[in-house]
Amino acid sequence: MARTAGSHSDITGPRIQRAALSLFARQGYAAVSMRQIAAQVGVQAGALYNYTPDKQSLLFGLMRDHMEELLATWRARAGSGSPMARLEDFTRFHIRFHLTRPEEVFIAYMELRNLSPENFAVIEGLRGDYEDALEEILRAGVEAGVFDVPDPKIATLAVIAMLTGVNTWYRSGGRLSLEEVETIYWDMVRKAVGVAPA
Amino acid sequence: MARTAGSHSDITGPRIQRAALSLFARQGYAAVSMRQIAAQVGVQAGALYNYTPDKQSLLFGLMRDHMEELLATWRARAGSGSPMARLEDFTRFHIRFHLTRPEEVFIAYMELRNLSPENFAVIEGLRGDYEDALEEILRAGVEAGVFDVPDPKIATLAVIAMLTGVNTWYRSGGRLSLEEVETIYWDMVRKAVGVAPA
DNA sequence: AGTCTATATGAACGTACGTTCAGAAAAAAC
DNA sequence: GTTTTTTCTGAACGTACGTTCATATAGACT
Repeated sequence: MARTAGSHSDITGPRIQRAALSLFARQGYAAVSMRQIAAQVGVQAGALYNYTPDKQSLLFGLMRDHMEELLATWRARAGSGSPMARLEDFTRFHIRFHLTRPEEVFIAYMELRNLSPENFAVIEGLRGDYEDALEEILRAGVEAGVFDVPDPKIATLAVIAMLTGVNTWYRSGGRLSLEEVETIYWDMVRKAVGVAPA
Repeated sequence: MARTAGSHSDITGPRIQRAALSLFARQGYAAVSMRQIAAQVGVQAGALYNYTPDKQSLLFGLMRDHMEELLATWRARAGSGSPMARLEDFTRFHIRFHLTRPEEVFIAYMELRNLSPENFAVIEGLRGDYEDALEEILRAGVEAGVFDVPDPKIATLAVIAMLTGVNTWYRSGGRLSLEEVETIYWDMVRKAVGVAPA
């Protein structure tokens, strides 16, 4: 029986997901056709509709799965140490998670405007949940007197923007290891939100 | 005489440029048709080709003009004070310039992959020139002992990513003025690249 | 008024799109 | 080995795309 149910819990064939992922990342959602995705899987275009109701659900599924895995992985890892230790852990986690999934990250940032309004709201909600995790750490650090940020919400967005920026230049096999990149960025984050030097 | 020459110095009608700018920013290059742009100008699609050789040149012209204005404006403003003063000036300039041109900035970041290889190289070159301006400031500060960054190139990219991130959340008329935003980010930049507190 | 030049129209060209569906093929169940 | 279920093909539908061009319009110059 062909699958035609609502989009939220659809299971799309993994090979189709992977094909869509790499094509959307390389060419952009609007520039990729269902026939291209089908060709990459080795099938005719019509066959895709046994696994996904439409092209939009394919995009939404990729983004939702990525954001949910990001959140679940962080929540499973987040500890209850000092704000400083939790911030370091968040920083290293964020860089490592994002650098190991460059295609998913690229799509999650670039294709937001190609989501339907309802799907957009879902992804934005998940993104907000993730931002809240960092904001809570910063607020705890301010309360404890170890961080000095005038506006934790803005500092959250600034830190995340800085960290996610790694994806625009890092190439594995380059002159810096993942560990070194983590440490360089952690130095900057620590100083940026820490109590002022002078 | 219709304009059909090479793309570099074409002058595209300003009304067409503005229409393309707002449509590309809102829907993305691939999702906007020449007929939509023409409709926004109040003309039939064929008339656009009196002003631009093709759709690609329209995109490239927008991005090139934006990057060249960014560079020219900075170069006209950049002073020769202390590294700290120059960094503060760069920070405030970058935020102000980008926040007052949200559509151009959005396109310049999101539509890179829709440029032809030759056009992409041009835009990347201009972006590199701009990054070099900040990197030079950081290197001067390291040499003077007022900045502490292990890798000026990476610090450059990190700072620019952080600053450009403002565009994702700032809305004029919100609770923070442009001046306040500048100051908050300058605090973080100054601390992030400054000599360590402890 | 008449000529020339710049700009616009509107139809057309060939191609590609997302999606549907009857029927063929293949796999699973018995 | 036959039936039943699942999956795929291949053609088709209607629509839209970027671009071209013969023709019409309108303004500028003499």
